[in-house]
Amino acid sequence: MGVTKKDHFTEQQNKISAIAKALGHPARVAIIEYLLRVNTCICSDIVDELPLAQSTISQHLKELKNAGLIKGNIEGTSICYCIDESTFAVLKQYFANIILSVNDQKCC
Amino acid sequence: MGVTKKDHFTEQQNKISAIAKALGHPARVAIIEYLLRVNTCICSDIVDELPLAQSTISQHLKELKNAGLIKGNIEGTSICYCIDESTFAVLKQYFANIILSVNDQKCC
DNA sequence: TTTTTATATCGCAATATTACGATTAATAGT
DNA sequence: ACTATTAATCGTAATATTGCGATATAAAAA
Repeated sequence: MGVTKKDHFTEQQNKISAIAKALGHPARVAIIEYLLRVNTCICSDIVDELPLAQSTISQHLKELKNAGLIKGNIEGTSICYCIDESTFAVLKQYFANIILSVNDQKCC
Repeated sequence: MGVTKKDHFTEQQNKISAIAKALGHPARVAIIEYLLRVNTCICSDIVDELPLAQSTISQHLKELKNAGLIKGNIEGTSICYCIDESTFAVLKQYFANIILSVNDQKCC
């Protein structure tokens, strides 16, 4: 039915999957990597960087922002985007914990 | 158009986004967490654990397996699934690198 | 005030995802 | 051989995502 039964899962499961989903598209990963490379905050010369229309980039930015992966600050007529480190820290911690709790011996 | 322009992105960007996409659903995150909890390998008492039909769970397992997040071994009539640590290690490393390269000072 | 410039949003078409029941396939037990 | 049991696959309906062009909005520049 294409509709996810979110209410059956824990808040953390929904949160993690929402963040992961936002990274579940190569264009959005490319945007993140571009933001990392240019270091300082950017508006949308991302449009010049990626082979996608302005409206498409804008949508991707919206999803990244909703997931908390980037921040956006209005600066005159443009908007300055940058990485929101804290959300990436959540992910890093989550996967670090997974690796810690995996028991190699008890695998098939 | 709902079709992703994969050829415009790097192999790593496609790889990371594919793994993230597989984790972009709460049911699949729940499956991973269940596998972690029971430690030893499982077939599908996951069906008893989650409020989803057997065919739906099977699909989710397939996607997790395709992304390399879990491994499956045939054991008689059932299949034993377990976490594939190496792929989680890739993610952990990727996010650790992101955090290392973020420059807090140069943010908006 | 008019014109740029930068972004967001709307509406649409194509495709993908999610979920289920029904069916199939394959092994184990009787 | 027959019957469970386990899990994958098929068909399908409902919904979501992706992407674009066109339009809207809002601030800066002329």
